[in-house]
Parts: sequence; structure tokens; C-alpha cells
Amino acid sequence: MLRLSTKGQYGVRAMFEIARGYPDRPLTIKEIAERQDVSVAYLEQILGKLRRAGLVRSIRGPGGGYLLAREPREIPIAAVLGVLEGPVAITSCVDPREGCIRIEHCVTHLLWKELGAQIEGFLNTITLGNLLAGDVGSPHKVRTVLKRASKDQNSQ
Amino acid sequence: MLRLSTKGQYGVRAMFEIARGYPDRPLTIKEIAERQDVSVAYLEQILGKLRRAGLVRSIRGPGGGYLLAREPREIPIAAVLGVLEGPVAITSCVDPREGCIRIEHCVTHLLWKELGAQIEGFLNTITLGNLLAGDVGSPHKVRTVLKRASKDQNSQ
DNA sequence: AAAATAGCCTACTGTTTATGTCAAGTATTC
DNA sequence: GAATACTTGACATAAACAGTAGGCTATTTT
Repeated sequence: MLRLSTKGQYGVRAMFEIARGYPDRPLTIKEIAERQDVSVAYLEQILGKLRRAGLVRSIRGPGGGYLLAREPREIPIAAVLGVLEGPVAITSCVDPREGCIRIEHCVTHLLWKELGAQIEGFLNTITLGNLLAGDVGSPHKVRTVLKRASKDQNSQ
Repeated sequence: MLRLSTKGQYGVRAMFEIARGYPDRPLTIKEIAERQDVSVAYLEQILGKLRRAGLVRSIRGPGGGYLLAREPREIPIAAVLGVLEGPVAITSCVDPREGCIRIEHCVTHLLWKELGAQIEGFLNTITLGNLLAGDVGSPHKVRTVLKRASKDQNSQ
């Protein structure tokens, strides 16, 4: 459940590759495609979106390619995925582009909203900089704080 | 991005309805369907899965219907969704049913794994009991703990 | 025993979304 | 002006989703 599309996956991997390359040397689509094993034509679409969103900039002609528009640590994964897949929206009910018809009766509305917020919070915390440093693990873990709230619940 | 299928959504809503009904009175599919505005035939599929997974039990014949197999507070949302949608698997790369071919080169592997763990952690924390009590909000919020870890990153 | 109630099962189908490919451009550098 | 590289939009295929349909089995009531 909750699978990401390949666009999002490839997009993050492409951004990683661009971030990793020599900071001032533009990376061609072809290079990215080879290193990350994705077709050139498909990458064009993905990078086009990222460019129009201002996350990368491109240089045409010989010696051209793609560069990050900002420093790696200023680009959270949430930004990349947001461009390629739209906002986190567990259900249409909590999709900012749609809306909930039965919000009053919808007991689960709050649940999905909160889950979305958790996900978005996490993805905003991890940046391309973290990815470069291989720093995705324990420092970000927050699960230990989550404790079954069953005590409060006996009053029900 | 990361949308849940309707099976998962309807399933949670159906479970909520069963949990809400008088604890000892079985709820018929028809009743659930009316209250949650889902087709009877579709609900049959969903409840069949939940029954085979042991989350609800059914009583046939007149006066029959569905009952929870355990107390609401013993049924986390993760259990319901797990049955209807399979395990959380942001990418095929971290899907327990598949596997990662390029785990060594896959820089994002850890990222998706960690995100999945966060989601699963959250969904395991919230139970049908919480849903009944309307208790999904702030007590479970953990985002305040998440702080940009950019300081540690300068050492790279 | 028959009728009514209610769950059980599984095959089928239309629609949408995802995942790409292809072809014809445009801009830049050497 | 030739080579390089990005840009754009149309199109093709396949998989997943969402839901329907129809017949079957079990249980209770009359």
C-alpha cells in the first residue's frame, strides 16, 4: 500500500545524481540516465517538470546539462516529490485539489489528514544533503515517542 | 501522491461502523453499506477479506451480520489496511514480497524504508478505539520532535 | 419443510492511471 | 553551420482500480 510512482522515485534519484556531481559541472540527461538506469526520454519529462518548478536549471548546447538551483541541503525530498506527484493526499477526502463532500460524517477524515501531515513532516526533514551524507536513519527516528494511548481511553 | 485505494478507505470505515454498533448486535452488510454509502457487493469483498484475516467474525442467517473479533482498542488501523492493501511498500525496492536488485547502488533504499517504518508506526498507534473516541489528533503528534538536522551535516 | 434472511464466492468488465516511447522541434557552443 | 543537448506534445501499452453480476450456502422462523 501507499506506493510511490516511478516518476517520484526516478526524480529523487536523478536529483541525487545531479547533487552528487561536481557542483559546478552540469550533468547531461544521458549521464544521469546511464548512472541511474532510466531511459533518456522518460527522464526528459521528469527533469522538465523539476526545471519548471525551479528546483534545477538547465544549460543548453554542448557542455550543457542540469544543475541544482539551490544547495542540496536546501532541497527537501518533499519538494521533489511534490512537483512530480502533487501534494500528499491519502484520500481524495483530504486532497487540497478536491475536497470532502461529507466532512461532517467522515470520521476518518482527521485520520488521513494526520497521516498525511506525518508523511509530509518526515519528507520535509530529509534533504538531498542528508541523502548525500547517507544520513537518513536513526537521527530522524521519532517512533519511540509514539506510545499506545490506551490509558486515556478507558474512560470511554 | 501516496493515495490509498478505496478498498482500504471503505474497509476502515466499515470497521468503524461495526465497532460503533451496539457491541453485541451484529451489523448487516446492508446497514454498513447504507451508513457509509458504499455498494453492498463491493463491501462483501472487503468484509470477506477482513473475515478471513480474523479481524471480524460473521453470523449467517436472519439476525446475522458482522461483529468485531476483538475489542476496538486491540485493532490498529495498520491491521485493517495490511489485510486490504498488503504491507506498506513505498517502492518495489522495499516491498517484502519483491526485493531490491540493486540495493548496493540504491541510495534511496534507506529513505523509503525509513518512510515506510514511520507510516507503519503511526498506523499501528491508532486503533479503532481511538477512532471511536475521536482521538486521532494532537496526542499522537510527533512532528515537533523532528528538527532539521543540518547542524550535524556540516562535518561532511 | 419451505420461505426468508443474510452471508459467501468468484468471474468479469469498463475506466483510469502509470509507464514509457517517438518524433520533431529549439537553443547554444565551437 | 554542425554538433550537442534540452523541449515539447502526441501516442501506445499495460497494469491496477473500482465496481457489478450472478449463483451458492448457512441459519432461522413459520
